[in-house]
Amino acid sequence: MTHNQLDVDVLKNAAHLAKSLSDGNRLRILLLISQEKKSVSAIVQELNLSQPLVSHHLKELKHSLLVTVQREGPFVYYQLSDSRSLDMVHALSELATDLLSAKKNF
Amino acid sequence: MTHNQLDVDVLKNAAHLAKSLSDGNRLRILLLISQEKKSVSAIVQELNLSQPLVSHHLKELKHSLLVTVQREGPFVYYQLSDSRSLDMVHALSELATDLLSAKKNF
DNA sequence: TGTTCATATAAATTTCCATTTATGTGCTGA
DNA sequence: TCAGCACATAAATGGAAATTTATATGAACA
Repeated sequence: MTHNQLDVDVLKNAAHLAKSLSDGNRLRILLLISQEKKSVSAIVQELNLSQPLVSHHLKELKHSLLVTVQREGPFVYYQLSDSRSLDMVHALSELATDLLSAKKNF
Repeated sequence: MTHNQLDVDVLKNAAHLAKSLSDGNRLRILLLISQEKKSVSAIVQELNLSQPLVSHHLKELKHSLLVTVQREGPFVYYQLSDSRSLDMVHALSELATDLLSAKKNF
């Protein structure tokens, strides 16, 4: 009972993490900042998204602890906090692609 | 340009898959049917959720191709379609737990 | 100090999603 | 055929989330 309740809590955390990964623009941001830190304006330019939208998604990614923030003068740099997040994005992409291609071959 | 667009599409599929994994009750269902197929009523009982709610989540999981369906008489059995989905749930749980515990140690 | 640039936040809108309640559909056995 | 069980679907509700538009904060520099 108690043990099962613990599982439920862990799964709730996992679900929350998955929710952070459930937006295409956020995944694009994660990939972009996976190799080197990027300023908000750099992300805005490279992904061609509005600045408030990027700030909004970065706030969400920060809240779910997927990114870290670092201010340098007028710029604010974001970078991936844990490399496993990148593996997760790749695993999601691979599984999604495989599931879809398997469907087409029925 | 075209190549980047392809990436965007793959990421959109990955995001959609993540969205299917972004609900605690759906994760509980996936774990429950990961070892053996289960009927809807069995899932309802074991997870203590309402029957329409379970049906709703199963429909979502089926739509994202995470589960397969099999009718046997009056019962409808659901099971995991790909064992990597289970790995994904575990990876999400582990990463979420680690990110949270790292936060507490600052 | 005031202007400019980088970023964050607020407000408003639209869409989506989880859950409940109520009802329908399909299979089985009397 | 009809009564009952298993499951699905519809409708309604409340709440969250993505995006846009507008505005505020905060740092650098003249």
